[in-house]
Amino acid sequence: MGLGGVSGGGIGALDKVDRETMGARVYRDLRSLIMAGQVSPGDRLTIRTLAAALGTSMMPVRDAITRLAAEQALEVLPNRTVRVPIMTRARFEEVRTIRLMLEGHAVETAAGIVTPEALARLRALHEEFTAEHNTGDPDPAALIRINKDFHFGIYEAAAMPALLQIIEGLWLQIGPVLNFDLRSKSKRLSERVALRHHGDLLDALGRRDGPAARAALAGDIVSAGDFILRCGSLV
Amino acid sequence: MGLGGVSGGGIGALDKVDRETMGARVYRDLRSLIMAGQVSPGDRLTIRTLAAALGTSMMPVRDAITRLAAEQALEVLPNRTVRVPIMTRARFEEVRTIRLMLEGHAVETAAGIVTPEALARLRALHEEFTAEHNTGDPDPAALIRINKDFHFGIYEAAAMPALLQIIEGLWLQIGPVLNFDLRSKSKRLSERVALRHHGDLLDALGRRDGPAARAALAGDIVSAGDFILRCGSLV
DNA sequence: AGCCGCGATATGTTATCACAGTTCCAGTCC
DNA sequence: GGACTGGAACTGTGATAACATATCGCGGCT
Repeated sequence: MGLGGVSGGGIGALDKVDRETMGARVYRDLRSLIMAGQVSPGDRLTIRTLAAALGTSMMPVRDAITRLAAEQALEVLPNRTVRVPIMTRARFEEVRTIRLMLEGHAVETAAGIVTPEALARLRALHEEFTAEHNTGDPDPAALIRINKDFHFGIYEAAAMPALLQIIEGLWLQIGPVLNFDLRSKSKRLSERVALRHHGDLLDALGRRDGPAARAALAGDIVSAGDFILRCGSLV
Repeated sequence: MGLGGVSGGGIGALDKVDRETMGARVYRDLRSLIMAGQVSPGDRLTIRTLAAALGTSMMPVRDAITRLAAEQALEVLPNRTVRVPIMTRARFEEVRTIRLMLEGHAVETAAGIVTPEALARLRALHEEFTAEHNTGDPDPAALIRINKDFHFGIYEAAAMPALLQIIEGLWLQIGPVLNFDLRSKSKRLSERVALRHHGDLLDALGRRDGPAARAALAGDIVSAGDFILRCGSLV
C-alpha cells in the first residue's frame, strides 16, 4: 500500500495517537459532571472509588482532583477528603458580583469587535435555545449546554483569554447549585426571562452597543441569581 | 509531670504534628519562588530535578506542579514539559485591565467596612515600606514582600474570599515579570510614585472614601504597569 | 446505660518502578 | 561538508505497593 493517495486512506487518515493523557480525560469527565450538576454539593469523592469507576489507577484521578481543587471546583477538607463544595448564600452572591464585573466587561468588549460570523453562530444558538424551550418538555441538560455555549460564545469574542479562563472558573464553582436548582424547580418562568435577556443581548451586540449588551447580560445574571436565591436551597 | 499547669508546658505547648503534606510544602516553596521572581519566564522545570533539589520523590513535585499549572502560574507545553509562562505585552495588559476591575472593587468595598485595627496594620506596613525605601540601598525582596502584604491587607478587609482568591491568582501570573523587572531596572522613580499612591490609598481608606481609594489604587497599578511596559522586556 | 479504648477498615500520601514519547548528539552516508 | 539516521539519555505518565492517618464499630469498663 502506498503512503498516500489510497482512497480514504493515506497518512492523514491515521488515527491520531491519543495525545490526551488519562489525567486530562478524567479531569474533563469530572469537570463536566460537576458543571452539569450531576454531583450535588456536599458529595464526597474518593480517589479509589473514582479510579475503579473509570477503570484507571489512582494516579490520573489524583491529578484531576488536584487540578479541580486548585480551581475551587472541589474542596479538600482538613481530613484530606474531597467533596463538592457547599455553596452558601454569601458565597453565591459574591460570585455573582464578580460575574457581573467580569462577564459584563467581556460582553462590552465583545460588542465592539464581534465578527459577523460569530454573531451568526450566536443567533443560531439562540434559535436552538428557543426551539428547545418551545418543546413541550424541554431537556434541562440541553438547555444548560446551549446556554453555556451561548454565553461563552460571546465571551470568546472579547478576545481576552485570561479573562475567559477566570470566567470559566466561576461557572465551574456555581455549576452544581445552578444546575441542581434549574433541574428540580419549576423553570418556565426563569427560562422565559432568560430568552428575553438573550434576545436583548443579541440585539445589542448586533448594534455594537456595548453598554446595552452589558445591561442585558446583567439582567440575565441577576434574574437567574434571584431565582436561585429564592429557591432557598442555599445554606 | 501533670498534664496541665506546668510552667510553659501543658498540652497546648505540644508540637503541632506537621499536618502539612510534602506536596503542600513543595507547592508553597515553588509558589514563593515564582512570586518573588526568582525564576525567570521561559525557565523549564523538570520533576526529577526539583524532586532531587527538594529531597523528596517525584510525587509531591507532581502535585505541586499540577496545582500551579491549574492556576496558570506554570505552563505545560504540548511536549508535556512545564515552564514559567512567558508574558506577552497583550497578556500583561489584559491582566492589568482585570486587576483594575477586581482590585478596584476590593478596595472600594474595603473602604466601607475596614476596621480601625486593620487600618493600623496597614499604616504600620506603609511606614515599614517608607523606611525600607529611605534606606540607602533598599532590599528588593523586602519591598516586594511589604508591597504584597500592604495590598492584600486591604483586599482581605473587603471580606470577599472568592475575589481574594482570584486576585492572588493574578498576582501569581504577573509575579515573575513584575519582580524580575523591578529587581533589575532603576527603581527609584517607580517606588517614589508607589509611595505616593499608597499614601493616597491609606488616606482614602481612613476617610472611608471608596471611589477615592479605587482611584488611588488605579494610579498605583497603572503607573507600575506603565513602568514595566516601558522597560520593553515583554515580548 | 453511657463513655472510653482498641482494633479493623477505608483513604490519602509518598515512594518506586515500568513504559512511551521526546530531545539531542554522534556517526554515517550521499 | 551537510543532511539524515541511529541510539542513548531524559522526562512525563501510569501503575502498584508500602505507609500514616482518619473513621467507624465493637467490646469492656465505670
